[in-house]
Amino acid sequence: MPRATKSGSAPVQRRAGHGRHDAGDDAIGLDALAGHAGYAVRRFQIWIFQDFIRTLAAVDIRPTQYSVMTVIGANPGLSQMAVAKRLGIERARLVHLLDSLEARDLVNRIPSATDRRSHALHLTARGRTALAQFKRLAAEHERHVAAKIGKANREQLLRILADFT
Amino acid sequence: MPRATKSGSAPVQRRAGHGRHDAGDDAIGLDALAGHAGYAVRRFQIWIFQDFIRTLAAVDIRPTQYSVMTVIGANPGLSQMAVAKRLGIERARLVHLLDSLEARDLVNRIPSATDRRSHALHLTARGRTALAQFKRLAAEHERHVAAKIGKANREQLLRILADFT
DNA sequence: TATTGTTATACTCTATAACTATA
DNA sequence: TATAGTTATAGAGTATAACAATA
Repeated sequence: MPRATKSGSAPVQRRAGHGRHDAGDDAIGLDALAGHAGYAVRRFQIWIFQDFIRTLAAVDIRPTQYSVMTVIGANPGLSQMAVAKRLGIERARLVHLLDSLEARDLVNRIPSATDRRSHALHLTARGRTALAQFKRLAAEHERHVAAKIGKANREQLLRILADFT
Repeated sequence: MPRATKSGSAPVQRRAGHGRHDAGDDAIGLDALAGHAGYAVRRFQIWIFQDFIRTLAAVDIRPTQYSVMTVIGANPGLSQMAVAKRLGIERARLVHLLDSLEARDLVNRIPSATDRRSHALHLTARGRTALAQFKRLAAEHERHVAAKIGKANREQLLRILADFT
């Protein structure tokens, strides 16, 4: 049978499947979408986050939680505002993120000595030990990225996007 | 030199501000985060989407809506499942996306002739005209991206991430 | 007056599960 | 029994606004 792929007009460019999507998807053209960096970047970002979440599933840490703990670990005593601004997180959202990290005894909110409105953020002893493990797992995830797009391409990507960090 | 990063010590590397973040942020080190492609990709993706939304604000079209209309326009008659799979959107979510596009008379759900469970998706006449305009605005957005990271870098990026489209 | 942390609301998006009508 | 579309729910993430305590 002719395999009318559902539409009247025949789809073109039947490439050999790479297994990226389900069989048959290769026949569906992206048109203008193929020329948009944002589309590729979005799909890539989703892949990266899914791999990160999978790789750190055993320790139940998501990308945002990891970024918050890493920045606090490297800059102990920061205020919530400072962390929120540095990472581009809404300060309202950071409240809940810190609530959950504090409930797990990974982070401490200590009253600031100089400004009674603000909290100085620190990792707990447990948080420091845990973060070391998270970093090892995150490095493993990063090797997955390199394996996926190639080592040189990954480094090229980091250079191109250095201004966004 | 020892340069203890990581903890206990004062943040270093006071670079001249680029205006990327608020003044002072440059003093806050990212530590391991700087080596993670996912972090840079995420920040970049957020920037891109914000610029896209801003550039197409006059026509009230968001990135996902644009991707759906573009794929339907290039492949008229596709089923909802086919569109969802191709773009990596949950089919449950696509229902609402199409509801809003149909309410704006941009897209039509036509009962499939061969399978009474499925709908054949088409742009309306109004949708085709509108999409042409959306594409012109999206091209303008794409020039913003090129201006932001450089023309050559944007093309390099598209090559590196071609497998994710 | 402005800022820090907080609470609250709304909307987008991801991830599921379950239901219906078909196949 | 499997699939297409739909409905519903839960959680992450984004974007706001407003409030209390403090500067």
